Amino acid sequence: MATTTTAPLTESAGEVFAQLARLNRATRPQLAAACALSKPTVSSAMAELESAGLVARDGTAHGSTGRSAAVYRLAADAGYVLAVDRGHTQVSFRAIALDGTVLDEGQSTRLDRAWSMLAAARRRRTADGPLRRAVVAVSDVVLPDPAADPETARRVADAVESLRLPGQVPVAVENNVNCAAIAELHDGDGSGEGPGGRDTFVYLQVGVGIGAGIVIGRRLLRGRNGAAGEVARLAYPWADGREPGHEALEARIGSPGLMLQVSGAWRADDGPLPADPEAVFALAAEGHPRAAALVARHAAEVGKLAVSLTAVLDPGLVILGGGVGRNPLLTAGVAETLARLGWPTKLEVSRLGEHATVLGAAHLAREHGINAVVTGA
Amino acid sequence: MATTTTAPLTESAGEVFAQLARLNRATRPQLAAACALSKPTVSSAMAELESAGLVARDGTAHGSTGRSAAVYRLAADAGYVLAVDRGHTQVSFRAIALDGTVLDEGQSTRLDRAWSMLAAARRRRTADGPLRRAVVAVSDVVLPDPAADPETARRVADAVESLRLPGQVPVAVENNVNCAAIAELHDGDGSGEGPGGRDTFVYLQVGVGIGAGIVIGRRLLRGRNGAAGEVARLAYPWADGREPGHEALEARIGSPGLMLQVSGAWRADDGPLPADPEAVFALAAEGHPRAAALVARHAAEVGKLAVSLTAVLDPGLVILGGGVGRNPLLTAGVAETLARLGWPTKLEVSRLGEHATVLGAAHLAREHGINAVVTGA
DNA sequence: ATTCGTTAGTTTAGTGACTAACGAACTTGG
DNA sequence: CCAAGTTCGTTAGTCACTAAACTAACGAAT
Repeated sequence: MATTTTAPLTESAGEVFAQLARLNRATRPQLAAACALSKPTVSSAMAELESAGLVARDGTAHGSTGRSAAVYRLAADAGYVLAVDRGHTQVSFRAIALDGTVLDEGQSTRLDRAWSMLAAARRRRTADGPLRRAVVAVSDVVLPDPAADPETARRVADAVESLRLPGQVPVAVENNVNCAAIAELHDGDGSGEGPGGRDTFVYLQVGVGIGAGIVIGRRLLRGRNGAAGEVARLAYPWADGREPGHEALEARIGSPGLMLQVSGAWRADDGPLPADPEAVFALAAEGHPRAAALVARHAAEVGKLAVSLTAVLDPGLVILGGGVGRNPLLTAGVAETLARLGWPTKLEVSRLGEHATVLGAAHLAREHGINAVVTGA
Repeated sequence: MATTTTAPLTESAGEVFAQLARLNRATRPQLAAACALSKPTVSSAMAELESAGLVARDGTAHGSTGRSAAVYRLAADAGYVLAVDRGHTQVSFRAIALDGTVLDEGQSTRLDRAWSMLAAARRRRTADGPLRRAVVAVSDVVLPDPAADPETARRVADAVESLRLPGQVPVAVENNVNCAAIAELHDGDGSGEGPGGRDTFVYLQVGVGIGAGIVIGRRLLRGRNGAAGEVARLAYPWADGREPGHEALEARIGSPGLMLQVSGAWRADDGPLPADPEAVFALAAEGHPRAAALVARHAAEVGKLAVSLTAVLDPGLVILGGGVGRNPLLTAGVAETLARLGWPTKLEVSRLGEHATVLGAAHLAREHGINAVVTGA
């Protein structure tokens, strides 16, 4: 049986547990290799973990030759974590076990309905052990140390309140773009690749707002005020005789800014004014000249944003996300501007879609949860 | 006697050696605390290091009470390293022991003279043990892996060639702004302060060219192409209907750009046209209205650059350096723009002056040298 | 069916580092 | 000058981990 609070594990046992959680299913030799531990150490770690009820046998692995190895996985009741993406238009959530198995998920555009779905999901989790941690993704800037700032502290308290979690389950609040970047790090296209493959990159989200998640050496950069990647504050416009506005770049590149450009440039013989970015992109795809020109111009603007990011960070990889940013019609134009003005940089489009944020939040929650088990908290 | 190549030290001995090099002089209890090792472990490490001829007794420390402790320092012949700042207008160099003691330094605007001074300095270093490493600071972008790029490889080969170093002394090439940032990290104003004091910051150099050195968590960010902080490529000008130029920002903010603005705005009754930025700043300090206005405008431009950096990185601290950037008349204007448009960020002015680059290169060389001893390479 | 090569997991002996405890050396106060 | 208190450095014992050797189990070839 997995307990809520246990004596802390020995260091090697904790490492083995964390690796087993990441690998989902693994044999002892695999764990030994993954943790850089010897066979005897893994052996004693497994004994410790099994007696603590944290791991369990899960069949046998037969290789092409040699003795067959025992396969282990986390115990079914080792606990689970909760991730919530509290977006502007909808709330989605995900409950996963510490090994990443999806236990429940849901989403709703109605806030109260989302909360009751969440409560129902929590009630269903009786055989999965204790709820270890929860992470809530929000669209605001989150300070690294919530206690230092009353504003953030209030937001955390709100989140805990609305989740109606029992007792002392720790809740962390994280920026939604940062969460999406974490998701790209772990679940993205080439996340399984070798060194340098996806260790360092910028996830650039272009939707209603704009924002970037910066990952350097597999670590998320948060910044002193939690505002790293808040590119809305890049100096814009920036030219002789112009004064930059406060978050003027977001007003230009976010989807309201795009629609402002569209309505300003639209002429009578262009047909009915498109209502949203999707409509503009649809027209451009059909070959509508005005729409195509507007899309190309917008792509160049997004490209300049990517150029500015590479000028500062030179990450080698930029991943485009968000409702507008993910549109394939934008990609070529962004890539062209980036190649012309920036440093050699790969450009990719996120394939995680709208789920990226909740996926990343789930990843963070899982790492917190694993850490809680390992440290015995 | 310190040998050029030795068997690698044990991990704890290596740690103790590195700490002793950093502390210059230290007692065993100090080393135990600094390395988070126990007294017996430090004891055996010292025995190992003393028998290897890497450290030596250096007197006794008498406290206010209790037994007096033996003081140790690095052996005089533990080796030394070389740092060279190969600037556009002058070359300066510095030879330091692994504990940071300055053994020799010099500079010259004449290239051949600098090289002969360097050779003479090398000949003087007979009692200081082997030359362990050399670092050359250059103004170009340096790729992380020089071997991958023929251009950088050639530059490294050039540097080695011109230094006329014996045999197999490894030479590293590093960007000069990055070196200056490293110097700010270690030798700057508040480098001794507590956590967060100076762990993460941006060193912004404004001189003939512009560039930034980015330090995150006491580590220098180099970037995929070695171009992190090469802010010359920020999108500029950036406004509707304007096309950004290639490194146009450097042409605007670098000292030639400033002088272009000055000569463009200067009127007949403003007196003789100032010849260089120093002259402009001198006039502004005397209350010359045109010069003061031009300085204020330039400060605002530098401020926008700082704003863009904080919008991406939110480092919490920006340090101004370079011939133009260090000028005190600029500071208030930069701070005002930063406060108005950016995230809460401390602004400081570098106090290391023109020495910053060679200081930082020396620091890098020293760390390479210490590492070489520890790993036995 | 037996043997061989390979892989799993355990036993054993040894290393490196820690804690605890102790003697040595030093300062200060009577 | 001696006792008390404090700090240094060593000795002794313990703990966690490793490497190497060994036993166990399995597939394939003879």
